[in-house]
Formats: sequence, C-alpha cells, structure tokens
Amino acid sequence: MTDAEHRQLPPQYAPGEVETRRYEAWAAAGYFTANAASGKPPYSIVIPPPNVTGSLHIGHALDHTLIDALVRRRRMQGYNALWLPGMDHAGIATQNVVEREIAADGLSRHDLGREAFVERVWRWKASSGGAILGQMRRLGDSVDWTRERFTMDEGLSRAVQTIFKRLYDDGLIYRAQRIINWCPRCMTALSDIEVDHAEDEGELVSVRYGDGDDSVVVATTRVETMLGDTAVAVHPDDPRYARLVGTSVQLPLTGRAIPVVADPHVDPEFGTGAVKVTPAHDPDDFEIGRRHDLPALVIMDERGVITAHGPFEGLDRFEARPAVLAALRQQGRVVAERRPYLHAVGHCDRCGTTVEPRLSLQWFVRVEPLAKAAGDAVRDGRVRISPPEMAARYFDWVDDMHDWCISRQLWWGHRIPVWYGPAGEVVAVGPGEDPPSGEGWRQDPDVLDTWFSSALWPCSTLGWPDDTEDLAAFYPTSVLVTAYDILFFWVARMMMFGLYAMSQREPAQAVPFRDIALHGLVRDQHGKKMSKSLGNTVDPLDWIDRFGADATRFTLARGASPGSDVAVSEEWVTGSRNFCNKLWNATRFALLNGATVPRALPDPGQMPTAARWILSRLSAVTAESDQLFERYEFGKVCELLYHFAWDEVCDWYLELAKPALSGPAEPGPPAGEAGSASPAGEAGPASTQTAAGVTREVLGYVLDRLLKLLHPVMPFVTEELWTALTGGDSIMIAPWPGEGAGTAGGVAAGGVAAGGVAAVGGEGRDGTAAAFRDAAAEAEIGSLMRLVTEVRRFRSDQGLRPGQQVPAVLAGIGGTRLAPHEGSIRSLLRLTAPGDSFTATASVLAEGITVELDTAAGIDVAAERRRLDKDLAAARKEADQAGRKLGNESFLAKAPADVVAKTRERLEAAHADIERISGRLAALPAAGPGPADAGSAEKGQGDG
RNA sequence: GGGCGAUUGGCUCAGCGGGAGAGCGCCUCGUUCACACCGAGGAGGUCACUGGUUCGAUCCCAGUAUCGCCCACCA
Repeated sequence: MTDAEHRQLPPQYAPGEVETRRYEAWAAAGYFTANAASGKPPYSIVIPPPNVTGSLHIGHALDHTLIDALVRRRRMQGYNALWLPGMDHAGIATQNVVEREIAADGLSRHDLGREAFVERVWRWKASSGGAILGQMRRLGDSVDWTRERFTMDEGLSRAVQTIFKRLYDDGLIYRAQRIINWCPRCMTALSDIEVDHAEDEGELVSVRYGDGDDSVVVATTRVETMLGDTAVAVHPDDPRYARLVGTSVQLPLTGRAIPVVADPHVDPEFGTGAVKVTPAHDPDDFEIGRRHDLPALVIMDERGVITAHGPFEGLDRFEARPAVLAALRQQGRVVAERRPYLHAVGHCDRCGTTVEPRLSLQWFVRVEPLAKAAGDAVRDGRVRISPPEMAARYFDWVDDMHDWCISRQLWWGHRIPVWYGPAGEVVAVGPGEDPPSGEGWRQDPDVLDTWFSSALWPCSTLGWPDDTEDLAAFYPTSVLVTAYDILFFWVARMMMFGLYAMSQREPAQAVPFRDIALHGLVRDQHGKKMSKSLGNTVDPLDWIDRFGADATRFTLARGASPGSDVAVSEEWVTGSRNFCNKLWNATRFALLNGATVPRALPDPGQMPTAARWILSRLSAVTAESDQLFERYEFGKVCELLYHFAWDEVCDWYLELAKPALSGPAEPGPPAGEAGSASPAGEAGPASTQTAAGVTREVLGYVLDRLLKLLHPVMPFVTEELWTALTGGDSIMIAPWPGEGAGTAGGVAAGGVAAGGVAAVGGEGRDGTAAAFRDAAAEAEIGSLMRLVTEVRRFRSDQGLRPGQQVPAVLAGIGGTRLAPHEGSIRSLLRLTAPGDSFTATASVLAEGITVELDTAAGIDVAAERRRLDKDLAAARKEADQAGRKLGNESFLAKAPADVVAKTRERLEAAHADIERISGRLAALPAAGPGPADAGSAEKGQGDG
C-alpha cells in the first residue's frame, strides 16, 4: 500500500483477502519464530498435538484461539514467545484409517505384512495426513513452523526409547500376565482410560451348579463364560454355604468338577451370595483365582470367538451367550432370569466395540511413584490448575490409579524397544534400532500406547533427551491449554513423564508446565453436545469463509471461561462479524478525520474533558483486561473490550469528538469547551495544540491502544487497521499497551520464570504506558451521558424523530460542570438555538439542568404523564427501600460505613427524583378531563 | 454405586452478602456526512422449591426437585 492508500478504507471489512495476505506476510517476516538465544524472557506453549488423521474442528478452533491469544499477547509484551506445533501419530486411529483404505482393495494388513503396511501408513501420512496444519493457518495460529514435530519423528522416537529404558531399569516398567481390556475388533489391548463405560441392557441369570443338597445357585450376566469357570466362590462367613466350602460341584454342560472356595471379596448380599469364578475372563475372578491358586481357562480367542471344545466352539461371544443359555435351560439349570438388567459395560473408545477382559502378557508402567509425584507437583503449587475446582478431579485420578498397560497389538506406533533371547527372556532393552549381536534375537512385536509418546510431548519436542538450547530456554513450558476432557488421558501423564524425565532438575524446574488452563467443550446454541448425528456441528472453516477468522475466534473466546463449556451459534458469530465491522468503521472514521497516533500524549491541560474521560477509561480497561488475561478469563476480556469499544469509544467518544474534529486544524482560539483549557503553548513541538489537533491525537492514541488490546483475539482485522492507522510494520511486534507493559507486575502474575523478569520490553517507544486516571472527567462525562439519555428518552416518547432539529434552551446550565459541554449536548440531541418565536412547550429536568424544548406540535400530555407516573413510582419505591434501611437501627449499627453512606446517597437521589418528577407533573398542561395528577401518581405506586 | 457442578428475562450465559446484568431475539422511531454488519428509545425476571444463618440472602448453610458431567473390577 502506498501512503495515500493506507488511509483509505472501504466502508465494509472483507476478511477473506486480508487474512491470507497477512498470514503469509507474518510467516515470511519470521514473526512466529522464537529464538532460544535471545535474551528475552521465555514464554512457551506446546500445542496439544492433533491426530495426524484429524481436521480442524470447532474444539481445536477454541483451543487454538485461546493459545494464540496468550502467545500473541506475550510476544507483544516483549517475551521470547514460542508456540510449538506438531501432530500425534494416533496409533489405533491412523491404523484404522489405512486399514479401511486397503480394505477397499480387499486387503488386510496381514496381506501386506508389517513392513509394507507401516510403509503404507507413512505414505498415507505424507499425502493425506496433517490436513489440519494448513487449516491452522486459516485460523491465524502464530505457531513456530520451524519447530514442527511429529510423535514418530526421529528425535521423539529416541525420546520414547530412552524413557522406556530408564523406567525399565528403575523397575517402573514390567511385563506381566494380567487381565487387560481387549478390543476384539481392533485386536489390541487398551488402557483403562481408553475404555468408556456405558449402561447396557443385559440379563442376570441364576444357574444351578451341581445337584441335590450339594448344589449352589450362582448369578451372572455372562453365562457363556461358565465354560471357563474353575470355581464357585462364597463369603467365608456365609452360614448358608459353610458346609460346601472345600467340596466341589459339577459344572453343567461340561461336567467338570470345580471347587467351592471361600473368598472375602464375595458380597453375601448380592444375588444368591455365591459367584462363579472365571479367572481368564474377569478381572475380579482373576484375583480370586490367584488367591486360591485356580487354573485360568481361556475359552475365547482374540476375536472373541469361543475356542472351548464342544458344541459352542466357533461361536462369537454374543452368539454363544443365547446358545449356552438355551442349553442350560434345556437341562433345567436356569433358576431365574432377570431381564432387562442394566449394568455398566466397557466399550472401546475408538470403535465402540464391547471390550472383553482378556488374560494376556502385556507391558505395564508401575504408576504409583510417578502418579504420586504428579499429584505432589499440584499439591505443593509448582503447577496450578485453572479453574482450581478441577484439581479435585485430577487428584482423584492420580491418587488412585491402576498400573498402565502400554503395549498395543498394532503395527503403527513406537515398537517396544525390547529384544528377547532364544528362550524368550528379556535380554536387551532399547534405545537403538539394532538388535544385540548374535543369533536368535527377536524384538517385541507390539507397539506402545499412543499416549506413551504424548506424555513426553513437552520435553521431547524441545529436544529431550538431548540437552538442547530449546530445552534449556523453554522448559518448563508456561502453560498447557486444553479441554478438561483430556485431563486424565494426557495432562496427568505429561506430569508423570515430565517430572520423571527431567528429574535431574530442581523440582520447580522439572514440571512440564507451570499452569494448566482448562477450557470446556464447544456446544450448540442450546448447550447440546455437537455431534454429526444431531446435525448441529459447526465447521470452523465454514465460519472462517463466511464471517472471517477474527469473528470465529472472537465468538469462541467470548464464550470461554475457565473450565466451562462454550455455546456458540450462527447468531453469535454474526454479532462478532458485526463487531469487526464496527472496529473497521471506527478506524475508518478516524482516518477520514485525520487521526494520528502521537509519540506522546498531548498535555492533559490542553485536552477537552471528553478526551481525558476516554483516556481514563482506556487506562482502566487496559489494567482490567491485563488482570483478566492473567487469570485465563478470556470471555471476560472479550466482553470488556467489546463494550468499551462499542459503547464508550464508538457510541460516545466518537460522537463527542465530532464537533472538535470539524474545527480548525491550524492553531488558533480553541473551539467549544476547550476554551476553558490552558492556552496553546509551545510545550509540545510535535503537537498542533488546536482542539482539532488534540482530538486527532487522542483519537489515534485510543484506537492504537484498543487495537493492540484486541489483537491477541482478533489478529487480522486489528493488523489491517493498525497498519492503516499508524503506517507501522505490524501490530504483532508492536509493544503491548499494558501500564508499564511487561514489567515485573505483569510477569509475576503470569507466573513465568521464578525470580521474575523485570521491565520486559520497557515502556515501548512511545513511553506513554503510565496510568492515566481522571475521576473528575469520568464524573463529568457521566453526568453528560445521563442528561443526554434522559432528554433522548423524552424525545422518543414524544414521537420526535431522532434527526429532527428542535429549538431549545438549556436553562440553568451556566455555572454547572456541564456548562462547557453545551455544544456537545446540543449536537448530540439535535437541539438548535432558540429563534425569535421561541416558546418552550415542554421541559426535561436532568442533572440540575432544565432543557426547554420548542416542539412543533406541543407535547403529548397523556404519554408524558404516564411516563412520569411510572418514574415517580420507581423513585418512591427506591426512596422507601433506602429509607426503611436507614430507619433500622441494627442496620446503622452493623452495616459497614460505606454501605450506609451509599444508602444515604440513594435516598437523597430518590428524594431529588421525586421532587423533580412531581414538579414536572405539576407543570404539565391540563389536558383531557379529570383532576387526576396526584391520583394517577398514587395509582402508579400502588400498582407497583 | 461414589464424586462434582448447574438451576438468573424468550434463548445462551455473566454476576455471587447490601440498588437484578449482557449478547441475541422482541416492540417503537430513524435515508444526522464511520458503520443499516447502523443509530436512538423501550418492554421483559417474586434470580428452581422449602427451611435456616444474618440488620440484610439471587449470593452463605441444610434439605427437596430437575438437569448435566466425571469416576467406578460387585457377579
């Protein structure tokens, strides 16, 4: 853009072209790239790595918006800000995608063989994986593309093997025969958290084992597993079965004799008090079996097909259930059936298949010491969770966690770095791809749980296990931003592995992040979960196309408060789009009127009150938005800035500035209220010191700051407007307008490096970051706003068109604090000077000033009386309330002084209102029949 | 079965011991030279219910109802 062009804006913001142009320019300029060697204090966030199979959905859009806002703000504050991008290989999910692909050619992964299949997955990744990375550009994510990582790239694989070996050597990884969760469709083991429990309808069947006096009735929801029963268990103190303990009963259908054992785990109150024991197919039974040295009889293969010899062999587990039941029924073994019987059943969180408890040899992480350390880091405050309530969930989990099954019977993932000798013994454990020298070595065929590598993400992406510059500069990361639904899967595990991997550091430096900022899930306008089947999903790319990235981001951020869900709808994003346009036009207006951004503010003595008012408000808003940002209150930041920009800057300040802007630009006698300000001096060499000049600078200053405050959430439109306004290179690298931007206060609150970082970025080049507070100006403009609103209400009630000019006298304004604002008031209210024939036909009393209006048609007495009656009733109610309080001795004795004082003020104000309104009622011309002024007022109160 | 949270205007939500708020929607008016993706004005709520604490409760406590979420190896 040329200098002339950059001050011309079209009347509407068109995001499309701006966004791609700006993003590419930022990336090309290297603004996203962090430099570990820079002397600036670090601020780092690692992306929650999206699945390589994924595409950008609305949940990512929320997460990324919040992260990007944090990073952009810190960058402007002078931090060495890093947002590190990357992806997760997503073991099961990715393998499933490619398996489906080859299934189209009628092939299974076994047809290809392991090596070819894995090769095929890599090819898939290269061509169709990672679509999300391109989509992140559309959102405006300021990620450092030079540091992009993938959980299966060389460095991360080495990190995985390294920590595996360390854990193994420390006795924290072991291999054992256990009952694990097995998905018969994915044909792999799952960890506890990869299983979703859902209430399923089953049936509870009571079956008689044995005959005659020595028989016992057991209840089960899974009759088919009886084929693998190796005992019946009863409670040791249960008198009903005491005589049977130690004997055996005959198992129906198979005829096997199985022992009756006594085990305290059995609940004598449930069912018959006797339970069948199937050690190979139920985790509880497995434990009972261990205690009593029972054999574990496996009756199903890895697909869930019955392998027990007999008539049921070859049946799927769900076919076997009715078949076994029918056979039992035929033998008269079924004593009772209860159906439907609701109970919780586990499902694979990847494919929904009912999980089968399966006895198998797997690798486990002994989590207890790791989980304890992870809990302690939060307990002792090294890591803070936002919102704090979520910490309870975190503790529940880390304090009572089962060992973590980490082996998966898949091909896509980090192969377990263990080699077995010819006899099957573990003889070597990674790292390194090569087997030990000699013959007969065989690597474990399984891969590691995807979450095993994700758990290392904060340190592995920064270079661990190597002692890299990035690791030194950016670990611990500053904050982890993610949805609460992933607290257990990922966050807690990063805590465990991060602390373990970095344990050579002092405890405060070993944590993977200092803050955990949890946000909620995105829901539809009715608070319902988004799902494809409900058809209520929102595609963020569609919104970006139609409303712009900034509108999409603002909508999501506006709804985000710590830990709670975000409801969005097209109405919200429309509103956000409108807000972008509002900013656009406010800046456009400023440019059309010659606004400039000053190096320093003009002398406050030269400023109109309105300027001091808006600067005072800007200062308050800036401080408040900084505080909210530090607390991850994104919704409140957005709300605050939205209302400041729209209600205060646009609706009032721009309107108040209009008369001054149309004044002379050359130095001369200041116009309007500025006449009361100190005369133009030579103090500011760059300043024109006319009312118009001062206003142009203040307007430019306010917009400069406002755009910067909004930039973290709305990067594109603010960039476009700011460069047009200032001619600067980029708002991205402009200094943050915080009061003493980036100084120790802000840093301490942000919890960045311990020890604090003082004076980051300094005051910036304009050196005007100090607070500008002016309570008198705020009070004065507040008074003006109330007066104008009151008169507008009158005009509206009287059916006067908003634009209609009305001759008026502002009686009694002389000597009041509003006297200097008469010009503004007249312009805002469309009041003209009274002509020769002026006769007041109506008046409004507000702020101690009587506005006498000459309305052409006179006033509508009835409408006015109705309104006044209503006002009077409200004022009386107010006076009554406050008066009653002040008449209460206990209140006077016990309430704090400021509350009492405030109540007094309320009472006085209410009395003044009553007097004013009564006066106006009395002054109303008697129109219509009836001597009813007082009566109608009374009625109004009575009704209220 | 445990735990947590919610219940505020038509909708989605802020507020959380001393005067009930916002956005959208709704009604009225408006071609004022930034913006109709706009401006001005307005209507609309006994803050789920019942008790308690308090000078004072939407806000604190207890209970009830309804809804939601998380965790869970009782067949």
